[in-house]
Amino acid sequence: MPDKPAGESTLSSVKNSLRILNSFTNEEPEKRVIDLANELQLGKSTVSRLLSTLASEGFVTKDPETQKYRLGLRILTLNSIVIANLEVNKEARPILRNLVNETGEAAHIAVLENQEVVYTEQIECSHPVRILSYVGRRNPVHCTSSGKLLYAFLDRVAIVKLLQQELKAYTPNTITDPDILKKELMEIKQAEFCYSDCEFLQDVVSFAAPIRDYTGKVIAAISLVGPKHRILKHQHSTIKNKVIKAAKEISRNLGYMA
Amino acid sequence: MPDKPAGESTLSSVKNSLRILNSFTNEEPEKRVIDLANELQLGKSTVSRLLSTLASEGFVTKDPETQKYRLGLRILTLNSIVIANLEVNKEARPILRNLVNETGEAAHIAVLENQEVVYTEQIECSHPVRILSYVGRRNPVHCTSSGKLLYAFLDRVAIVKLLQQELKAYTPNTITDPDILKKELMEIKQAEFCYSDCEFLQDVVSFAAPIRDYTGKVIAAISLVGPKHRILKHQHSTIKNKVIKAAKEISRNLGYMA
DNA sequence: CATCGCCGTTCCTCTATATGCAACGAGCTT
DNA sequence: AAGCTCGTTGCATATAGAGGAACGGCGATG
Repeated sequence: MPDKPAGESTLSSVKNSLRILNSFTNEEPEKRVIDLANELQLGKSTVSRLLSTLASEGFVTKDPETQKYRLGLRILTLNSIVIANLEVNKEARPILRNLVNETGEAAHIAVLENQEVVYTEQIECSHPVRILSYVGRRNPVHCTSSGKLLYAFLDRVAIVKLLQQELKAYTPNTITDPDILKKELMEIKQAEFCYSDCEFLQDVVSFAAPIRDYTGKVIAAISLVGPKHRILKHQHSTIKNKVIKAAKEISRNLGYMA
Repeated sequence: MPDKPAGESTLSSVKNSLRILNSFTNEEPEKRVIDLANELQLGKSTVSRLLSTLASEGFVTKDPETQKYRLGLRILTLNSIVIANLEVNKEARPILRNLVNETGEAAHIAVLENQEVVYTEQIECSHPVRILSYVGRRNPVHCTSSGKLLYAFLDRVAIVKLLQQELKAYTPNTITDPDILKKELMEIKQAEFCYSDCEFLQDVVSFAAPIRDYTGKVIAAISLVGPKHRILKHQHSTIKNKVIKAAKEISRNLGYMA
């Protein structure tokens, strides 16, 4: 199968097993061998063997009745290790909680991975009306406050790479013009703050500020999210200040002296 | 490397990559290439390549400074899928919460995987003194209330297999005699209830009852855990009843008609 | 400041191994 | 009951992964 010139040298069977794991989603948490074979363009037997290897280590489980495979409990165990060792989160949690109490809206910690934003911590708000999210969720970068903010602090190369990609429109407000986005990224870096006005989800606004480690490097973002109709214009500056304050506090706890 | 007769046919490179993932623990969340090579008896170069493949899919991350590898954020994403699709947990959470409120002690949902108990849900108690646990934790079966309970409902073959293993003593109270354990398992099945008296952790007692799906099959256990000095003898029967009641309620929500 | 030693990565060769095909078998459907 | 779909297993072949060696980067040490 000498198809892909392979961006990096990579072990194909391992890669394929990971692709299988990655292919499960909330929408399709269960799959059959043949589904995976089609989806990933692999032979039935190959997928079958990959799955049984994955199953032998608990990464997937086979439903004994439906024969379908789903992600296994091993993931829970690995997750607890990841969570326990995310330094930022430990420091952030109480401050995040406080921010949520003060503002009444949900807050997150987010980091970049590849070209996506991953939320590593979430404190929900108490309103019955909530924006659905969860730890581990991945969102695009060009239309979320945390995404834009984190990208703003990356080097020129990374930004150019982002701008070359297609900027998919999720709402009428999504910024799809590379030049406009570039300009905004520069402003964000300057302001150390980002506001997103329904650019990803309809009627949802968000605010983000950078979290720095002791070297001053931006390692994560704190973001606050809520429905637009609940967060009125005149509250914006208060919220902005609170978010920035929280971000600074977390940074300070991580050893950043500014 | 034709060492292991290989219980089941298995893809070695995939298996090794999973062994790498599994080797990370809370105690050792970061490892170097050479550590892994020694630990898993593989060549440096092999481990290096496995790791970079794992990294390319986000399953591990390399700390750019220390060169050490740790589990990656992809795990968080997979975890959210696992969690969202654990039927039992959805039904159990509110009931668990209620149980914790009534008793003041922590409660868990547990299932079996291989020869271990895995906790899939946890509600902590509000006491400052807590038994440390977390979702994803794996405990031995022969000395925990949920482990013994779940094993009690397995078939003869599985029980025999368990009894053949060495029953490691974690405390003076741990049951290490296969015959005694066998007898107790039968009693547990009869009583649909299990009590564990400091058999795994010193000064920690726990209570467990079975959760059944609509077919009547025992698919999980509910367990309540607390420090022995706080849970007095005269409270035992009340707690037992509450735990059993909670388990029945969850089972009912899963469609089990007793 | 230079040398040494450690560790991660890359290169190369060889063989073990993962793949695809085909056949088998189990479970549903009609 | 027969026919279908789908998952697993066996087998032969080509390939891709393992291991050894060498390189290169980094930090320690004298």
